[in-house]
Order: sequence, then C-alpha cells, then structure tokens
Amino acid sequence: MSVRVRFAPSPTGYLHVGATRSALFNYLYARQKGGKFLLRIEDTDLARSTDESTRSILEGLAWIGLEPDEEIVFQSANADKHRAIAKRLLAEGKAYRDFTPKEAPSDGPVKESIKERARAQGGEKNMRDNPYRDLSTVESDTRAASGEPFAIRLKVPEVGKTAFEDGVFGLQERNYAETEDLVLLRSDGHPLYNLAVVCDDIEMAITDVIRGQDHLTNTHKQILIYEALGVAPPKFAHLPLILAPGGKKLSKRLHGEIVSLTTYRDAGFLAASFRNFLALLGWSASEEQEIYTFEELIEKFSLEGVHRSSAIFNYEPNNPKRWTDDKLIWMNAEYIRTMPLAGLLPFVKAELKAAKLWREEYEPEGRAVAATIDSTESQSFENATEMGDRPAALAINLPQVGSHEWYIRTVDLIRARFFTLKDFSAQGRSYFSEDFDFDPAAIEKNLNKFPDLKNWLPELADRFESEFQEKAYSEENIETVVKAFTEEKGTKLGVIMNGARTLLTGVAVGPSMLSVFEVIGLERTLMRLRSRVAFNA
RNA sequence: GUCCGGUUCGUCUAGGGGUUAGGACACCGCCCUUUCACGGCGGCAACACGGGUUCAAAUCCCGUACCGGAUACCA
Repeated sequence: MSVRVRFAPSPTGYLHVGATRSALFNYLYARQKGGKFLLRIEDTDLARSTDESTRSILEGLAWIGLEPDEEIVFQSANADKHRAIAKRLLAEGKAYRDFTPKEAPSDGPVKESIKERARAQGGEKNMRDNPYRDLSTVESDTRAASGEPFAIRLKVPEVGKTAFEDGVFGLQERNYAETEDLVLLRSDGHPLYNLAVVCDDIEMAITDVIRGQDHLTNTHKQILIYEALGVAPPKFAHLPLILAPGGKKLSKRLHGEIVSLTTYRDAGFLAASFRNFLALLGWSASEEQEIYTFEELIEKFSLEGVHRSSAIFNYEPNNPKRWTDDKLIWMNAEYIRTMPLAGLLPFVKAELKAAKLWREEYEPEGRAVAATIDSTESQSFENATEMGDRPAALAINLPQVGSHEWYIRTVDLIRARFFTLKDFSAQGRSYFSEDFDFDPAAIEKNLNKFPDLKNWLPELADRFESEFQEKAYSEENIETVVKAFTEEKGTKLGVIMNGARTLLTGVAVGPSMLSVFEVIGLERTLMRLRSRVAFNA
C-alpha cells in the first residue's frame, strides 16, 4: 500500500511554525516513500474557524513549498458522515447516550480549569462510572425520543489496553482504565475532533499519521475508535514539540507573531532556508552537515532520526539583532550569499518591486540597451538618461548602471553581507536609488572626524572627472587614482575610502570601495562626492 | 493528582560500554583588510543528581530532581 499522509491544521489563526514543521516532516516522509501528501482543514469548531485563516494556511504552505497532492478536504463537509458513524456505534452498543446535562463553560482560561478539575479528581477517578453507561436500550431510546438532549460517548471496554508502536517514541501503551468514555457527538449533534479525525483518516486512506507529541493521548483515544469500528489503525509517529525560550510550548497566545510563518516570509526569509532550519529542529541525519537542499532532506529524512526531546526556538523579543533564532538568521544569510545567483534574483526582484526600487531595465531583455552602452566605448552615457522614467528633477545619469548586467553584478556584490531579502531594499538602497538615508554613526566616524574631507571629497570628484575622461572607470584605474590622491593629501587610504563610502552609500559598511565606485558608476560617484548633504546633516 | 515523554556546551545537535566527548550557531581573540562581512586559525563552553551492573558507564538498569506534554460536549 502506498504511503498517504496528511497535514491537518485547524483554521483558527495563522500558520504556526510548529505546525509548519509537522507539515514539512509529513511532506518529506511522503516524498521519500513516493507517497501522497494531503491537506485536511479541520474546521469543525465553527466558532473559531475562519476562511481568512484557511487562506493564510494555504498561502503559508504555498510559500514554504508544501503543496498538497490532492484536493483539500474540509472536515466540516463530512459532518453528516461522522454523525452517521456515531449513530452506528450507538446502534451496535459500542457507544451510549449520556443524558448528563452539558456543563456550563467555566470562566477563566479553559486549560487551567481542565487541569484544576483533573487534579481534584486525582488518579482515583473511575473512568467507567458514568450512570448512563449501562442504561437499558429501551430507556435510552425512550428518553431520547422524548426530546431529552444527550451526548454520545464511546463505550471504552473495562479491561485491556491500547498499544501502538510509535515511529518516534517506540511502544506506547495505555490502560483502558486511564481513558474516559470520550464524547463522539455533542448534545447539539456536533461531531467531535477524535471521531472526525478517525473517520476522515479512514476515508482518505491515510497510512501514516505524523503529528505533534501533544496528540499522544489522542492517539490512544483514536485507536479505541478504530477498534470499535473494526478498522485497522494507521501507523503513528509523534514529533517532539518546539518550545519557546521560557520552556513552554511555542504558542500563538503566549508568543505572538514570532510563531507565525508569514512573519518570516514578510521579514525577507527564503523559504528554502526556513525549511532547512525547521528540518534541523528535532531531526538530524547524524552527520556534520547543516545546509541541505530540499532534495537532500527528502532523501535523508527518517523517523528514526527524529528526537524524543523537544527543541527550543530561540529569540529575544526586544533585541532587533536577535528577534528570531540566531541560527535561522545565519542560515538565511548563508543561503543569500551562497545560493546560485539565478535562484536568488527573482526574490531580490520582488523585494525591490515592493520597495519601488525596481526598474524594467534590470530584466534580461534590457540586454540590448546594455550591450549598446558597453560597445559604444567606455563612458558615453547618453543612453543612460533614457533608461529611467523618473521625474526630471530626480533623473540622474546612470552609466552602465541600470543594465541587466549591472544589476546582477550589483546584487552579487552586495548579497555577501546581507541577512534577509529586506536588506536589498534597506542597506542596499543606495545602489538602486538616489533617495537613501545617511547613518549618523557613519557620518560621525567617517566624515566628521576628518574635517578635511569636506573639501577633499569634492576635489576627488574633480580628479575623477578629469582622469576618467580617457581611462575606463575600472577598479584598477580607480585604485591608482585614489592612491595618488591619498598620497598628495598625506593621509591614509582608509580615510578617503571610508569618507567616500559614507557619501556614496550612506553607511559605514559594504563591499570593497573599489567595487562600490565602479558599481555606483562615475556619474553618480561625482554627484555624491560633491554633495554636502551628509556634512550638513 | 494521574498518565506519557524528556534531560550532552547559552542554543541546535553528534556519539550510545573504553573518544583529548565531535560539529553548527552565538560569543571572544588572531590573521586577512580602506569599512563591515566572508574566509582561515584559535579560544570559551556540556554528559542533571544518587545508587547499581561492569575490569571499564555520558552510554545499560533502578531511583531522585527538574522540565515538558496530556487531561474538555476544544482542535
């Protein structure tokens, strides 16, 4: 029988990081086994489920690359079938009507009150003491016919135990005595989670259930339902939980948007790096490798490699540098600087577009224009002004700047220092626009400390202008000119370079200045070196 | 309370009777260097505790502590 797994989130909010990892492990497992990965939206809690949430889950899965192989199943659509099955179990005497009036919902956090009650009952509670458990069929039918409300509970056998071999946790056993007669159908006729899950898993022909460890006790309950139904249960595997730094289960309520997948997409993370990071949280291929392609993950994934202990997802809410897990940030940077450039380009394009920094000339079709520029001798910029559709006031002469070649070279140059895609439009802004900010710390350190620069840098611009009338504005030539200039002024190369860096890019960090000069282009270099805007700031 | 599970550097983890207990992130230092990174080299840093088994225990067994999960007419 070929493997069929499912990811079954309830649409009560955004897609959770922990849920995403469950989805990922299911997906990896299915792909490796040549099986199918299915999606079921568990929207049986009408009060809490929203379409908005369903959309957000779908969106998140699409982003992270875990799209289902078959039509999405909405659990609520199967409610009639679930009810019918509950009735069948009732008719077969495997379930019974419980006429106990529904408890009024307690105020305060539900989890807390459940826990309180459980603690009060202690380990002494007899799970089989429901007075309606052995009500005669006749009386049960009569009371039901009279319109008295009832819930339907599974009649868990007195003696015995549920047992299954968990793919991660090994043999799991639980005495029937520890499992209550769980409710299958609410008194308002609404099917409950465990019943719905079992029915749907059977209907979807699920062979392997891979889900969070918080479902371990549900599994015993569900096996009871499988037994009552006379259907062989699927294989089960439970995943360790992901914990927040405090040690608590990472949750929406406690930890906010740090657990939302979309947070990472919106913050400029690559789906590939996020996937890679998630895969390594609670799973290991037992080797010293950190970076895995999707294909490698599929190939190497195994339930045996999944841990039994939960992992902490580190983050510091008030530390901008560490707002999320260090290793995740590192991994994203690693992807950005080492992945094939062609793979990165579409993401950079999207980011620049969103920041309104994108220009059509960066497209490969822009080649024709760029080629013209290159071939018509080095520094003829006539064409450049035609490239943009900026207002005249902002129009600047872009040298080969603006061509597709310039664009990919620039991206390749600056990506080495970036952590997220956002950096292309933030730190990298000065490469794509005249409208960029100056970092006060950079001004202080690189300009104000050397007052001479106020005159030197415009002077350097003049020097560039005369020197590069004939010569190509290349790194090699630039170096010669700047070095000569530095010697004349009797200063250190770093003073000139860093001063220029600040005026040219607004920041104190970046690639080699020779590359920066070249990539900014002569026209913009002259303009920026002559600009006093930073000095006046 | 009861049931289930867990505990190796700060974090993610490798190892699972004999290891100088390995790697990654983070941090620190040095090198490279016009800046910041990258890269290279080095450093800091861990087997929860107590018994037992054994020639030998981080590794196997028992107990303790601590942590987590579960507990519903939620999912």
